[in-house]
Amino acid sequence: MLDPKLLRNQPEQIAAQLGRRGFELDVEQLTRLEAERKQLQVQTQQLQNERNSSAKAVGQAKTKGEDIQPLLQAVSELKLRLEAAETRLNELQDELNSIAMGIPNIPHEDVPDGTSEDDNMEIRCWGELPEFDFEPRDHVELGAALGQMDFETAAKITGSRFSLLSGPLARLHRALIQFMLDLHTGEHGYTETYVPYLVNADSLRGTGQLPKFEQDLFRLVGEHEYYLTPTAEVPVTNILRDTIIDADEMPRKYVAHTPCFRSEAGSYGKDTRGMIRQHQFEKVEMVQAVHPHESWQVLDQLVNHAEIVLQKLELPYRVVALCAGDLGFSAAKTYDLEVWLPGQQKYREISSCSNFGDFQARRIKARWRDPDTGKPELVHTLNGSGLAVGRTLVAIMENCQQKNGTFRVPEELLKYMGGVEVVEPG
RNA sequence: GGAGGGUUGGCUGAGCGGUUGAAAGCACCGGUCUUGAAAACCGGCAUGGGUUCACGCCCAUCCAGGGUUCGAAUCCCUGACCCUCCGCCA
Repeated sequence: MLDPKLLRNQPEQIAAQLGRRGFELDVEQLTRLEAERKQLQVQTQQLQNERNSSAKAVGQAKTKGEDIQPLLQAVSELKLRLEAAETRLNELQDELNSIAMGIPNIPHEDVPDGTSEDDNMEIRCWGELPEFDFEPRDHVELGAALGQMDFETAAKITGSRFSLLSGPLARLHRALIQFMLDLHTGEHGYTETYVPYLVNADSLRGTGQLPKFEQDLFRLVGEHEYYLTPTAEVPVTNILRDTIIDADEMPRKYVAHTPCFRSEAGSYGKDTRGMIRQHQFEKVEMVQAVHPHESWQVLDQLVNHAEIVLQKLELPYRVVALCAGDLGFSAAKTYDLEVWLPGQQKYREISSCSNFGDFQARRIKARWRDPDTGKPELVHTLNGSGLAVGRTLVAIMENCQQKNGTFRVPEELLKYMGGVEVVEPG
């Protein structure tokens, strides 16, 4: 959520900034509702004041043993007026609140202009693209030839956009998770966390998936209003909901491995082949809550932490800055890491690292106590994938493939693979 | 699934329907004392909103939402969550 004061005081400037990401803010409606709210709030508070003081007067008269009947008569009509004012004020505030909850974050001034992913800006590249003296295959072909990746059976068990791995390939998938968690906890200072995979609506509102993006989520039928988590960002960031962090416990750095579930409604024709876009995938996610003045610097660190995973796996990638039109709802700025996939001859997103500023913190009331002022102040939150596990597996298969259809296991993963150096048909 | 108990400020924890935003303690901040520190003593210390140049004043908030009442932390209803015991269960 944006700062309501800012929204009130300079709606035109905000509208202009939101326009960069293609969001149209109805300034006229906002200022009209806001003016009405203000007037009504003052009126309601006056009536409340009258009610409070007359109730006190009744109390005092009663203790003195005076007759309270005349006083009671005087307030009888006040009550009705107050009720009407309160009801209308509540409606108005609900309306304003739901508008505010639907407004995305303001893009940071550094964010490049643009309307779609085509306008994203390449920041840097790392690694050499592999050269093959044969026609490289994609992970679907490779996986099928190995007999360790099976989409038909997954479709039988569940449906489309699920996958079944077996043998060394399944182990490699697990190895990647271990490797990433060990790296981020051991070398980057994150605290490993295990979190619920089902989340409630409050948590989803807190990070910004609700109210606007319900269609992207799997919702459970039953007694509780629970959703399958679409990313560890949701449960992990909400650890801090309604909390005040002591200054000496800042920053908070969490890393979690979770499955992620996405309905992918609206992406029907997209990436139908292979493991790239699944309803269920694993991700290792880094989440930080930091001092407001540090978040831009921390974003660079976060990107670096994700990059190190790719570097250690020797996978070529590039870093792009998302343009304003491609930013997620809650993000002020986002860098994507895109890994090279020889099977597609393309860079594909494998990590997304964002600074949310105080946007999520305001929604979840995540604050820290500033030792200088002694006052609670909103933190800034950030998160980044470190990395998407399924896509990393795909990238390794495709980049490390050999002419005979096998592929080499990257050096860094050997200790997790129980002696398997080359994945070959079992 | 059955039966009870609970939810109050950063934390612990009082609270009779009436001037209680809320006792007390802890923590924290400032001061006195001290070579310094501790202890002791004194003072301060919730959040959000409205209004004001400012001092301040006003409103809301004691899990959430309804209700009763001139007046609700306190009474009633519904819900969420937590705890204890029994049953079931990885």
